[in-house]
Amino acid sequence: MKSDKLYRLTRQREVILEEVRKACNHPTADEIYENVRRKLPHISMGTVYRNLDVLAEFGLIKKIEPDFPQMRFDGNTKKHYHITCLHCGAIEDAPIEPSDNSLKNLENALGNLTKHGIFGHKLEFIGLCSKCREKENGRFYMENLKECKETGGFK
Amino acid sequence: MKSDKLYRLTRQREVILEEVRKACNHPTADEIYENVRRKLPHISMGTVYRNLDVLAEFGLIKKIEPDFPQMRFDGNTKKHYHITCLHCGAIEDAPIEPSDNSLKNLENALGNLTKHGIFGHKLEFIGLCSKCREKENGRFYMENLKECKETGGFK
DNA sequence: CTTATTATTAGGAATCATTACTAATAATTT
DNA sequence: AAATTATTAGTAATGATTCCTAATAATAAG
Repeated sequence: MKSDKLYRLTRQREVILEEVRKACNHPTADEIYENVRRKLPHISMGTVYRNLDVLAEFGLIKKIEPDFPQMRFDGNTKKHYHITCLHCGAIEDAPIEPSDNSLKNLENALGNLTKHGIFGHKLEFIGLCSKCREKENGRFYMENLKECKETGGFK
Repeated sequence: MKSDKLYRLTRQREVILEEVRKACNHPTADEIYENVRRKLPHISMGTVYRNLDVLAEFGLIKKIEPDFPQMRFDGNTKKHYHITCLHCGAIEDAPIEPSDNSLKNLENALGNLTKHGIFGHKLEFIGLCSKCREKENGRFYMENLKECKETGGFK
Protein backbone atom coordinates (compact mmCIF):
# COMPACT_ATOMS: atom_id res chain seq x y z
CA MET A 1 0.00 0.00 0.00
CA LYS A 2 2.38 2.63 1.26
CA SER A 3 4.43 3.22 -1.91
CA ASP A 4 6.83 5.97 -2.87
CA LYS A 5 3.94 8.25 -3.58
CA LEU A 6 4.07 11.62 -1.88
CA TYR A 7 1.30 12.23 0.58
CA ARG A 8 0.26 15.83 0.99
CA LEU A 9 -0.97 17.37 4.16
CA THR A 10 -4.18 19.00 3.03
CA ARG A 11 -6.46 21.08 5.18
CA GLN A 12 -9.03 18.28 5.15
CA ARG A 13 -6.48 15.72 6.28
CA GLU A 14 -5.28 18.03 8.99
CA VAL A 15 -8.73 18.77 10.37
CA ILE A 16 -9.70 15.10 10.35
CA LEU A 17 -6.59 14.16 12.31
CA GLU A 18 -7.27 17.01 14.73
CA GLU A 19 -10.83 15.85 15.33
CA VAL A 20 -9.87 12.23 15.91
CA ARG A 21 -7.20 13.30 18.36
CA LYS A 22 -9.56 15.64 20.14
CA ALA A 23 -12.35 13.07 20.49
CA CYS A 24 -12.10 10.76 23.45
CA ASN A 25 -15.00 8.49 22.66
CA HIS A 26 -13.48 6.44 19.85
CA PRO A 27 -15.77 8.00 17.27
CA THR A 28 -17.24 6.39 14.19
CA ALA A 29 -16.54 7.70 10.71
CA ASP A 30 -19.82 9.53 10.54
CA GLU A 31 -19.32 11.14 13.93
CA ILE A 32 -15.98 12.39 12.69
CA TYR A 33 -17.66 13.57 9.51
CA GLU A 34 -20.18 15.58 11.50
CA ASN A 35 -17.49 17.26 13.57
CA VAL A 36 -15.23 18.00 10.63
CA ARG A 37 -18.18 19.47 8.77
CA ARG A 38 -18.42 22.26 11.29
CA LYS A 39 -15.04 23.49 10.08
CA LEU A 40 -15.21 22.33 6.47
CA PRO A 41 -18.88 22.32 5.50
CA HIS A 42 -18.26 21.01 1.98
CA ILE A 43 -16.20 17.97 2.88
CA SER A 44 -17.53 14.66 1.63
CA MET A 45 -17.87 11.33 3.36
CA GLY A 46 -15.51 9.73 0.88
CA THR A 47 -12.80 12.19 1.82
CA VAL A 48 -13.26 11.35 5.48
CA TYR A 49 -12.99 7.62 4.87
CA ARG A 50 -10.00 7.94 2.57
CA ASN A 51 -8.12 10.11 5.02
CA LEU A 52 -8.91 7.98 8.02
CA ASP A 53 -7.33 5.11 6.12
CA VAL A 54 -4.29 7.15 5.15
CA LEU A 55 -3.82 8.42 8.70
CA ALA A 56 -4.10 4.90 10.06
CA GLU A 57 -1.67 3.63 7.45
CA PHE A 58 0.86 6.13 8.74
CA GLY A 59 0.16 5.16 12.32
CA LEU A 60 -1.15 8.60 13.21
CA ILE A 61 -4.44 7.19 14.40
CA LYS A 62 -5.73 3.71 15.08
CA LYS A 63 -8.55 1.88 13.44
CA ILE A 64 -10.67 -0.08 15.86
CA GLU A 65 -12.90 -2.72 14.42
CA PRO A 66 -15.34 -3.68 17.10
CA ASP A 67 -18.02 -6.31 17.14
CA PHE A 68 -20.51 -3.97 15.68
CA PRO A 69 -20.58 -3.42 11.98
CA GLN A 70 -19.09 0.02 12.11
CA MET A 71 -15.51 1.02 12.55
CA ARG A 72 -14.26 3.37 15.18
CA PHE A 73 -11.11 5.41 15.36
CA ASP A 74 -8.68 6.26 18.10
CA GLY A 75 -6.35 9.23 18.25
CA ASN A 76 -4.37 7.55 20.99
CA THR A 77 -1.87 5.28 19.28
CA LYS A 78 -0.17 4.11 22.42
CA LYS A 79 -0.75 0.54 23.46
CA HIS A 80 -3.83 0.23 25.59
CA TYR A 81 -6.86 -1.97 26.04
CA HIS A 82 -10.54 -1.23 25.71
CA ILE A 83 -13.78 -2.04 27.45
CA THR A 84 -16.68 -2.49 25.09
CA CYS A 85 -20.26 -2.23 26.23
CA LEU A 86 -22.10 -5.26 24.97
CA HIS A 87 -25.33 -3.31 24.88
CA CYS A 88 -24.64 0.06 23.28
CA GLY A 89 -21.25 -0.61 21.75
CA ALA A 90 -19.54 2.31 23.47
CA ILE A 91 -15.80 1.87 23.79
CA GLU A 92 -13.78 3.24 26.67
CA ASP A 93 -10.15 2.90 27.55
CA ALA A 94 -9.42 0.28 30.17
CA PRO A 95 -7.50 1.81 33.09
CA ILE A 96 -5.13 -1.13 33.11
CA GLU A 97 -1.54 -1.18 32.01
CA PRO A 98 -0.85 -3.69 29.28
CA SER A 99 0.80 -6.43 31.25
CA ASP A 100 3.38 -6.94 28.58
CA ASN A 101 5.20 -9.88 30.06
CA SER A 102 2.48 -12.42 30.62
CA LEU A 103 0.90 -11.83 27.25
CA LYS A 104 4.24 -11.50 25.55
CA ASN A 105 5.10 -14.91 26.93
CA LEU A 106 1.91 -16.33 25.51
CA GLU A 107 2.81 -14.85 22.15
CA ASN A 108 6.21 -16.47 22.24
CA ALA A 109 4.77 -19.81 23.28
CA LEU A 110 2.33 -19.64 20.40
CA GLY A 111 5.09 -18.78 17.97
CA ASN A 112 6.82 -21.98 18.91
CA LEU A 113 3.69 -24.13 18.87
CA THR A 114 2.50 -23.03 15.45
CA LYS A 115 3.88 -22.13 12.05
CA HIS A 116 2.42 -18.67 12.34
CA GLY A 117 4.45 -15.56 12.71
CA ILE A 118 2.89 -14.03 15.79
CA PHE A 119 3.48 -10.38 16.40
CA GLY A 120 0.72 -8.99 18.49
CA HIS A 121 -2.52 -9.53 20.29
CA LYS A 122 -5.76 -7.81 21.01
CA LEU A 123 -7.32 -7.87 24.39
CA GLU A 124 -10.76 -6.45 24.82
CA PHE A 125 -12.86 -6.52 27.94
CA ILE A 126 -16.57 -7.03 27.59
CA GLY A 127 -19.02 -5.48 29.97
CA LEU A 128 -21.92 -3.15 30.41
CA CYS A 129 -21.27 0.56 30.78
CA SER A 130 -22.84 2.21 33.81
CA LYS A 131 -25.60 3.81 31.73
CA CYS A 132 -26.69 0.53 30.24
CA ARG A 133 -26.48 -1.17 33.62
CA GLU A 134 -28.97 1.30 35.02
CA LYS A 135 -31.17 1.42 31.97
CA GLU A 136 -31.60 -2.31 31.78
CA ASN A 137 -31.91 -2.61 35.51
CA GLY A 138 -29.91 -5.77 35.73
CA ARG A 139 -32.00 -7.76 33.34
CA PHE A 140 -29.84 -7.35 30.28
CA TYR A 141 -26.75 -7.96 32.32
CA MET A 142 -27.91 -11.31 33.58
CA GLU A 143 -29.05 -12.53 30.21
CA ASN A 144 -25.78 -11.71 28.60
CA LEU A 145 -23.71 -12.87 31.46
CA LYS A 146 -25.38 -16.22 31.03
CA GLU A 147 -24.69 -16.23 27.32
CA CYS A 148 -21.07 -15.33 27.83
CA LYS A 149 -20.59 -17.97 30.45
CA GLU A 150 -22.27 -20.55 28.27
CA THR A 151 -20.31 -19.82 25.18
CA GLY A 152 -17.25 -19.75 27.36
CA GLY A 153 -15.64 -16.44 26.67
CA PHE A 154 -14.89 -15.27 23.27
CA LYS A 155 -12.56 -15.03 20.31
CA MET B 1 -34.69 -11.56 22.12
CA LYS B 2 -35.15 -15.09 23.30
CA SER B 3 -38.84 -15.03 24.29
CA ASP B 4 -41.31 -17.80 25.06
CA LYS B 5 -41.65 -18.50 21.40
CA LEU B 6 -41.16 -22.10 20.39
CA TYR B 7 -38.24 -22.71 18.12
CA ARG B 8 -38.61 -25.62 15.75
CA LEU B 9 -35.83 -27.83 14.62
CA THR B 10 -36.26 -27.71 10.87
CA ARG B 11 -34.22 -29.64 8.36
CA GLN B 12 -32.54 -26.41 7.27
CA ARG B 13 -31.60 -25.49 10.83
CA GLU B 14 -30.25 -28.97 11.42
CA VAL B 15 -28.10 -29.03 8.30
CA ILE B 16 -26.72 -25.57 9.00
CA LEU B 17 -25.70 -26.59 12.51
CA GLU B 18 -24.16 -29.77 11.16
CA GLU B 19 -22.10 -27.88 8.61
CA VAL B 20 -20.82 -25.31 11.09
CA ARG B 21 -19.82 -28.09 13.47
CA LYS B 22 -18.16 -30.05 10.71
CA ALA B 23 -16.17 -27.10 9.38
CA CYS B 24 -12.91 -26.39 11.14
CA ASN B 25 -11.98 -23.19 9.40
CA HIS B 26 -14.39 -20.78 11.08
CA PRO B 27 -16.40 -20.33 7.91
CA THR B 28 -18.18 -17.23 6.71
CA ALA B 29 -21.93 -17.18 6.12
CA ASP B 30 -21.53 -17.63 2.40
CA GLU B 31 -19.13 -20.52 2.80
CA ILE B 32 -21.73 -22.18 5.01
CA TYR B 33 -24.38 -21.35 2.43
CA GLU B 34 -22.35 -23.06 -0.29
CA ASN B 35 -21.89 -26.20 1.77
CA VAL B 36 -25.50 -26.39 2.91
CA ARG B 37 -26.63 -25.92 -0.67
CA ARG B 38 -25.13 -29.25 -1.60
CA LYS B 39 -27.68 -30.90 0.65
CA LEU B 40 -30.53 -28.41 0.31
CA PRO B 41 -30.18 -26.79 -3.09
CA HIS B 42 -33.14 -24.47 -2.65
CA ILE B 43 -32.11 -22.88 0.63
CA SER B 44 -31.80 -19.11 0.61
CA MET B 45 -29.13 -16.87 2.04
CA GLY B 46 -31.65 -15.27 4.36
CA THR B 47 -32.44 -18.61 5.89
CA VAL B 48 -28.77 -19.23 6.53
CA TYR B 49 -28.30 -15.89 8.25
CA ARG B 50 -31.45 -16.21 10.31
CA ASN B 51 -30.52 -19.65 11.52
CA LEU B 52 -26.92 -18.79 12.28
CA ASP B 53 -28.30 -16.08 14.54
CA VAL B 54 -30.77 -18.42 16.19
CA LEU B 55 -28.14 -21.09 16.73
CA ALA B 56 -25.77 -18.55 18.23
CA GLU B 57 -28.55 -17.19 20.44
CA PHE B 58 -28.98 -20.66 21.85
CA GLY B 59 -25.25 -21.07 22.31
CA LEU B 60 -25.04 -23.93 19.85
CA ILE B 61 -22.49 -22.14 17.77
CA LYS B 62 -20.41 -19.02 18.24
CA LYS B 63 -20.38 -15.88 16.20
CA ILE B 64 -16.93 -14.48 15.58
CA GLU B 65 -16.68 -10.91 14.43
CA PRO B 66 -13.17 -10.42 13.16
CA ASP B 67 -11.43 -7.33 11.89
CA PHE B 68 -12.66 -7.92 8.43
CA PRO B 69 -16.13 -6.84 7.49
CA GLN B 70 -17.52 -10.32 7.38
CA MET B 71 -18.61 -12.51 10.22
CA ARG B 72 -17.39 -16.01 10.82
CA PHE B 73 -18.88 -18.83 12.78
CA ASP B 74 -17.50 -21.46 15.10
CA GLY B 75 -19.02 -24.82 15.93
CA ASN B 76 -16.73 -25.11 18.94
CA THR B 77 -18.42 -23.28 21.78
CA LYS B 78 -15.82 -24.10 24.38
CA LYS B 79 -13.66 -21.25 25.57
CA HIS B 80 -10.63 -20.87 23.36
CA TYR B 81 -8.57 -18.20 21.68
CA HIS B 82 -7.87 -17.55 18.03
CA ILE B 83 -4.99 -16.57 15.81
CA THR B 84 -5.99 -14.31 12.98
CA CYS B 85 -3.88 -13.87 9.89
CA LEU B 86 -3.44 -10.19 9.28
CA HIS B 87 -3.07 -10.79 5.58
CA CYS B 88 -5.76 -13.23 4.50
CA GLY B 89 -8.06 -13.08 7.51
CA ALA B 90 -7.97 -16.82 8.14
CA ILE B 91 -8.78 -17.74 11.71
CA GLU B 92 -7.30 -20.75 13.47
CA ASP B 93 -7.62 -21.97 17.00
CA ALA B 94 -4.72 -21.03 19.23
CA PRO B 95 -3.24 -24.14 20.86
CA ILE B 96 -3.11 -22.37 24.18
CA GLU B 97 -5.26 -23.01 27.19
CA PRO B 98 -7.17 -19.96 28.34
CA SER B 99 -5.12 -18.92 31.32
CA ASP B 100 -8.22 -18.16 33.31
CA ASN B 101 -6.62 -16.83 36.44
CA SER B 102 -4.42 -14.05 35.20
CA LEU B 103 -7.07 -12.67 32.91
CA LYS B 104 -9.80 -13.28 35.42
CA ASN B 105 -7.79 -11.21 37.85
CA LEU B 106 -7.54 -8.42 35.34
CA GLU B 107 -11.29 -8.55 34.88
CA ASN B 108 -11.83 -8.25 38.61
CA ALA B 109 -9.39 -5.39 38.91
CA LEU B 110 -11.18 -3.59 36.13
CA GLY B 111 -14.54 -4.17 37.74
CA ASN B 112 -13.27 -2.35 40.80
CA LEU B 113 -11.59 0.46 38.89
CA THR B 114 -14.57 1.32 36.73
CA LYS B 115 -18.32 1.54 36.95
CA HIS B 116 -18.67 -1.08 34.28
CA GLY B 117 -19.99 -4.53 34.87
CA ILE B 118 -17.23 -6.64 33.41
CA PHE B 119 -18.04 -10.20 32.55
CA GLY B 120 -15.69 -11.41 29.89
CA HIS B 121 -12.83 -10.69 27.59
CA LYS B 122 -11.64 -11.44 24.12
CA LEU B 123 -8.09 -12.33 23.41
CA GLU B 124 -6.98 -12.66 19.84
CA PHE B 125 -3.49 -13.23 18.59
CA ILE B 126 -2.39 -11.49 15.44
CA GLY B 127 0.06 -13.04 13.05
CA LEU B 128 0.68 -14.28 9.58
CA CYS B 129 -0.35 -17.82 8.66
CA SER B 130 2.36 -19.99 7.15
CA LYS B 131 0.92 -19.63 3.65
CA CYS B 132 0.98 -15.86 3.76
CA ARG B 133 4.44 -15.86 5.29
CA GLU B 134 5.75 -17.76 2.28
CA LYS B 135 3.72 -15.91 -0.28
CA GLU B 136 4.85 -12.52 0.88
CA ASN B 137 8.38 -13.70 1.40
CA GLY B 138 8.90 -11.70 4.54
CA ARG B 139 8.11 -8.34 3.06
CA PHE B 140 4.53 -8.10 4.23
CA TYR B 141 5.48 -9.41 7.61
CA MET B 142 8.05 -6.73 8.21
CA GLU B 143 5.83 -3.92 7.06
CA ASN B 144 3.03 -4.95 9.30
CA LEU B 145 5.22 -5.84 12.17
CA LYS B 146 6.46 -2.29 11.98
CA GLU B 147 2.96 -0.96 11.94
CA CYS B 148 1.94 -3.09 14.87
CA LYS B 149 4.95 -2.10 16.88
CA GLU B 150 4.36 1.54 16.08
CA THR B 151 0.74 1.58 16.95
CA GLY B 152 1.65 -0.38 20.02
CA GLY B 153 -0.54 -3.41 19.87
CA PHE B 154 -4.22 -3.24 19.49
CA LYS B 155 -7.67 -2.98 20.96
C1' DC C 1 6.67 31.68 -14.42
C1' DT C 2 4.33 28.40 -17.65
C1' DT C 3 3.45 23.74 -18.39
C1' DA C 4 3.20 18.94 -17.06
C1' DT C 5 2.57 15.73 -13.51
C1' DT C 6 0.69 13.98 -9.48
C1' DA C 7 -2.33 14.00 -5.47
C1' DT C 8 -6.64 15.25 -3.66
C1' DT C 9 -11.10 16.59 -3.64
C1' DA C 10 -16.58 16.59 -3.77
C1' DG C 11 -20.15 14.20 -5.23
C1' DG C 12 -22.40 10.45 -6.61
C1' DA C 13 -22.73 5.65 -8.06
C1' DA C 14 -21.57 0.96 -6.97
C1' DT C 15 -20.58 -2.82 -3.78
C1' DC C 16 -21.14 -6.10 -0.39
C1' DA C 17 -22.60 -8.16 3.83
C1' DT C 18 -26.48 -8.25 6.30
C1' DT C 19 -31.36 -7.46 7.52
C1' DA C 20 -36.20 -6.81 6.64
C1' DC C 21 -40.33 -7.86 4.08
C1' DT C 22 -43.74 -10.88 1.93
C1' DA C 23 -46.64 -14.32 0.58
C1' DA C 24 -46.53 -19.29 0.64
C1' DT C 25 -45.83 -23.45 3.25
C1' DA C 26 -45.27 -26.41 7.08
C1' DA C 27 -45.66 -27.70 11.87
C1' DT C 28 -48.14 -27.50 16.12
C1' DT C 29 -52.15 -26.64 19.01
C1' DT C 30 -57.03 -26.34 19.66
C1' DA D 1 -60.27 -30.19 10.46
C1' DA D 2 -59.48 -25.34 11.66
C1' DA D 3 -56.68 -21.89 13.82
C1' DT D 4 -52.36 -20.42 15.30
C1' DT D 5 -47.57 -19.98 15.02
C1' DA D 6 -42.98 -20.63 13.05
C1' DT D 7 -40.34 -21.04 9.05
C1' DT D 8 -39.22 -20.73 4.54
C1' DA D 9 -37.57 -18.94 -0.36
C1' DG D 10 -37.13 -15.11 -2.78
C1' DT D 11 -36.54 -10.55 -3.19
C1' DA D 12 -36.14 -5.77 -1.81
C1' DA D 13 -34.04 -2.58 1.32
C1' DT D 14 -30.36 -0.99 4.29
C1' DG D 15 -26.14 0.94 5.76
C1' DA D 16 -21.30 1.16 6.00
C1' DT D 17 -17.78 1.44 3.03
C1' DT D 18 -15.39 1.70 -1.41
C1' DC D 19 -14.93 3.05 -6.10
C1' DC D 20 -15.31 6.27 -9.99
C1' DT D 21 -15.06 10.71 -12.26
C1' DA D 22 -14.24 15.14 -13.59
C1' DA D 23 -12.63 19.29 -11.38
C1' DT D 24 -9.17 21.46 -8.56
C1' DA D 25 -5.02 22.15 -6.12
C1' DA D 26 -0.17 21.29 -5.09
C1' DT D 27 4.33 20.17 -6.61
C1' DA D 28 7.99 19.44 -10.01
C1' DA D 29 10.06 20.17 -14.50
C1' DG D 30 11.26 22.84 -18.28
